[in-house]
Amino acid sequence: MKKFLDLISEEMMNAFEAAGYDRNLGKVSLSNRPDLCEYQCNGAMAGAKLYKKAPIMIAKDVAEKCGESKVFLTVDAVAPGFLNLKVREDFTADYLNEMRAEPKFGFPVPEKPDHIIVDYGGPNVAKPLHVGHLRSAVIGESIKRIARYAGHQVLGDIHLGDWGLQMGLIITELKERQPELVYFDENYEGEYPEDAPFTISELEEIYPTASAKSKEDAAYKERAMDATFKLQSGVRGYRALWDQIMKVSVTDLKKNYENLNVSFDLWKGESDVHDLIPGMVDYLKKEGYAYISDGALVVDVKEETDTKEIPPCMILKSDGAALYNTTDLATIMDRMKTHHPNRLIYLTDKRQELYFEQVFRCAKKTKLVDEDTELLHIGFGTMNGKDGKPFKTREGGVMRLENLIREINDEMYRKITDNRQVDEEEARETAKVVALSAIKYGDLSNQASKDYIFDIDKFTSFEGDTGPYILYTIVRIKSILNKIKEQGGKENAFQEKAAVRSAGSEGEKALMLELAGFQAAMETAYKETAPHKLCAYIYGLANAFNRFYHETKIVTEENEEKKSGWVALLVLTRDILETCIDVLGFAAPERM
RNA sequence: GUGCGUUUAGCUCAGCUGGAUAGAGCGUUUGGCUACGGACCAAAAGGUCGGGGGUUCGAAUCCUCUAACGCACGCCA
Repeated sequence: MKKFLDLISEEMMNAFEAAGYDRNLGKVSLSNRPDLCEYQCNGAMAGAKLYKKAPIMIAKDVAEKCGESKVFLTVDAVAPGFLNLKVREDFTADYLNEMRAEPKFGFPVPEKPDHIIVDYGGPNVAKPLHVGHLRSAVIGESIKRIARYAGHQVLGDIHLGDWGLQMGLIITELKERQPELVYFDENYEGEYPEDAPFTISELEEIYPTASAKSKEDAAYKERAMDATFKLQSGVRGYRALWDQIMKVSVTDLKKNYENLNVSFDLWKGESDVHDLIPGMVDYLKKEGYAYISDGALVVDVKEETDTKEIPPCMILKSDGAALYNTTDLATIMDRMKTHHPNRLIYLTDKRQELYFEQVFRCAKKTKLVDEDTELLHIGFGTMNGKDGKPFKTREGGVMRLENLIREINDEMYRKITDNRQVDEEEARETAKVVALSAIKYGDLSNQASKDYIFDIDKFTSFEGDTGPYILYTIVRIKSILNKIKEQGGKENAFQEKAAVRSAGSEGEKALMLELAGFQAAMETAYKETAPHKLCAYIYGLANAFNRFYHETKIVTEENEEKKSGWVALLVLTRDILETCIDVLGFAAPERM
């Protein structure tokens, strides 16, 4: 299905052509003077120079050609040369009915779907998730879902940090505490136990302890590095113990991400490409891309157009060890081989921008990816507290994600149960759902690249531009529809035959035009990887609905035809809102 | 030092890639409750778009200079 705005533009372009002007001038945009018109076309002013003619004259010529339009109700040429447009109400109603009949409301299926991998999340094994992991998960999940909705093939990869010194530290500390474990017995040849010798909470405590010890005790650090080496060289007991650490940690991570309504298709990590690194390094050397500089193996990634010095991309440290670049490049190589994506999207803190620029250039230059593979880094800003400084606990420490979520759940529970009687269990469940909308909408409604202030009071508010307000609107629609359903009898019958009718009020018309803009909003969100634009769209839609709701008594309407038309409109509004919040990564309850 | 980013109403943010009177929310003020859910709606006040210069019929948007803040600049990730 074509976009609503495109249909209108086409009509206007035809008018330009009919009046003897370039049809490309006929592009229509949303009005920025809603008091005057719904849509506008500024082509007459752009054409003034071209035709050496006063813009108002051109506008008048064009307006004349719109006389008997199936699209426009009015076309006014006004000084200095604007074309102010109002759309016929039956045209809009027909469009909405078509949307209702089509899958995905008529959102077109791409001719050649992109094959995308989104790399987000990026937690470290055996370390708890903290607030710093929130944005990557929330934005990444949404970008993945938007792309999927737009008809593309998308895989989400968590890209675990599961291979470095941290693992050696944990193993060392475990050995310190439980030297008798069979994992440390070099002569042991039997099966290793099925159950892990630690719980997730122990694991989370072990890492910081070990990390602190290694900073003070050189011998301890030595042992940790040795353990890392043994693990990476495949010592059996160490590998088995690593498997246990992974198992316990990943189980816990899955649970935590599930609470965020975030899921990954691939649980790959740094360890997965360990064996690929030597081959890749050989390749880079053999092809002459990599050379030794200051003892380290690097690939130059400078380009002539650079306005600043871009340092080379480092492949191996001077001690021969791999580093982040190495695993990232190997991962790219691996992904190309296994999944053949034409688009790779990375979500990390924006401070890594230069780093990714280097890696991407290196991957292209060394032909680890095809020329037409798009490598995209989306760098997001910091989540700050109300004081404008990075978000911390009251004590000034790093806040665990779990605690943050619990805090917001509790706050939401308090609001829901305030001054009313509700079933405890249901209220808890509802609080969770609404709290998630608060967190996610609060994040996603801001531009990803900017820092933003995480203001619990603001986000959990049911008023204004918030997640709960959107949910409230949806729940309200559901409530009305249920009520009509309960009325039963013949009224249910006409629901099925219901069709959106021409608008009977300004508010209804505004709602209908908002609905007609769905496709454009979703498309923009995909093309610009900009979830915040989808947020802006549903906020506008929710506002339009609430205005309409307020001026229209639906349930008690006697005219059945009118009522059925409204039911159709309500169903469409609900479905579009729910579709949008679903791609944003949250959901609405039945009641709240 | 070099490069990148940010600067819009008291606060938090939009601004459809050059158009009309720069928009929302919160907060403030005012009006609307026998709830199709008032967790809402309607309205008012509030801005020389960091500053200077330029391009243009027309600039928050493009160019240039400048200020403040933030970030990044080979063996961390």
